[in-house]
Amino acid sequence: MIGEDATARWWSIGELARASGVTVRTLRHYDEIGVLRSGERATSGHRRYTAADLRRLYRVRSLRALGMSLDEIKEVLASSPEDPAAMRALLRTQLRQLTFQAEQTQQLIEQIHGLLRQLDEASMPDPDQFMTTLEMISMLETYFTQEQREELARRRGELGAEAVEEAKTHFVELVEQLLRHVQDGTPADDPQVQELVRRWDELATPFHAEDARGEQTKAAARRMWQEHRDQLSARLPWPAEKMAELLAYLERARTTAH
Amino acid sequence: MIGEDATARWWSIGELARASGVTVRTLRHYDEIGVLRSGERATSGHRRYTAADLRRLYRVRSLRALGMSLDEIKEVLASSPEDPAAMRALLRTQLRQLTFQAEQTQQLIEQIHGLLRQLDEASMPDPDQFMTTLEMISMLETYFTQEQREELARRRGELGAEAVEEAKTHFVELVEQLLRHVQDGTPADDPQVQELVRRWDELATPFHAEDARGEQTKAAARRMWQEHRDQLSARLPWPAEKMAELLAYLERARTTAH
DNA sequence: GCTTGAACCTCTCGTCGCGTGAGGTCCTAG
DNA sequence: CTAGGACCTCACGCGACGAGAGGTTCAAGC
Repeated sequence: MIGEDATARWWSIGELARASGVTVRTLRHYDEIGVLRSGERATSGHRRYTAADLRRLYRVRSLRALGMSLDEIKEVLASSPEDPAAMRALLRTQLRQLTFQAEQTQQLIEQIHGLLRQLDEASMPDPDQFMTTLEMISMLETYFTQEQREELARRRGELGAEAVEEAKTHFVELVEQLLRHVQDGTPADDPQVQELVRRWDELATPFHAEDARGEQTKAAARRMWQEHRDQLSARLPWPAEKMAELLAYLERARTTAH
Repeated sequence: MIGEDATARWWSIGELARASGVTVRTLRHYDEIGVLRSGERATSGHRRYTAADLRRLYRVRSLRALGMSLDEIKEVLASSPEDPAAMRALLRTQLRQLTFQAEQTQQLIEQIHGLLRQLDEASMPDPDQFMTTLEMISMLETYFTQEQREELARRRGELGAEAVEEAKTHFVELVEQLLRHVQDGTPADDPQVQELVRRWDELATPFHAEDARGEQTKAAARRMWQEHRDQLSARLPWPAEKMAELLAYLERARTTAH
């Protein structure tokens, strides 16, 4: 027999689980963290759930199904019994997060489509080149955030094509000089190298607003990379490994600057 | 000084971290699980990373950025140096997952939009009614999977409107009789109740293909709920709490059937 | 050679929402 | 009275690290 009579004025944890489609473990977890406390216990220590608990459980599950955390749910269900303002705020927050997530996912989908195209193209006999593409993705992501990419794309438009072309030319010159120094083993704190680094960092300055938040050299490197993103994507004239070494060399040159 | 000379034939863990934009902790984690082993150690025990390690790290980060697990990455990078087939397979799998995820997210977004509309409508002075909607969402999700919802929507079209209307009428009658029993405290194993439950379970049978995979009563209950989904969404003539009790009562009636 | 502070090492616990036992108690039908 | 099913409380596990404790090593200045 169940409850006090056949109509059940209360539910045991197993009954509630079956009736609501969650597991017993889940209910115990909710009890533990306070999302759904079982009102009272039987003398034996067994949990007893009331009709009010059942309704609360349904609410919890609905909000979870909408992707909210148990902490958020606990809070909104704790706020003055049924506060529409708090609920609205939570829903809006969740909507923003989901929208953002949807955009991110969409970008990933497109990126993977691109990679699959590249893999399927007959013009790609060299698997190493595909790996190089993979490495480039990470390099670019390391040096720019999403917003930076977008803002820089705008600024680029404002400045006009000539300035960009000029910067590109300088960039290629710089990289080749620096690569020579790397190959020759020039110490990173060599004045000539330092000068090259300074020019590297300055090169893209007009392409970016001044944020003056320290870290300027790092930011400058990001800008530099950004400006030549297309070139990079279209495969660099230098192998990825060389560029990687160059990046490390640059990093070192900046930190050893007197 | 760093490495063996200024050009660095190898990187320390901190240098690699700065050059690649990951944390030191992450590199140690990759070492631990074997995604990126540091080739050798200095006599002091400090890790030494080579240019090959750096390239591998870029690949790992790129694949992670595409949402793959470290286990998957480990495997695809372990497969014969650069196997395009394995990579293609992984990319396709990932693409499927992301596509699925994007669909789910989109549905959630629409649901939240619906809820916000309901909250904003002036015709909703009663916050409790909103909570009832929340409870209904969970009830429906408990009893139907996505595919079930879709298949049943199709079958419903095939059978025609009259059959559906007749089922609805029966459904309402059944619910009211059962609610009376609940209120009167009739034991769940009472023959009359059992008969009502049998009719409940049978009512929607023609609306669904026979899957004959045991659990038929549960499946039948799902069907029943589905057929009246619209009514439910448009608010039931009975309070949610009553329906919840009724569900538990039904569950009990089925398990106590001789 | 000594000191100092930064960088490195290992080990361990915390995150989030539960799943999955282990080992013991309680309830109910026969 | 006994069996077995339902309940109880720990406590570890997952994935990809973050954070900190507590100890060793490195590189530079004296």
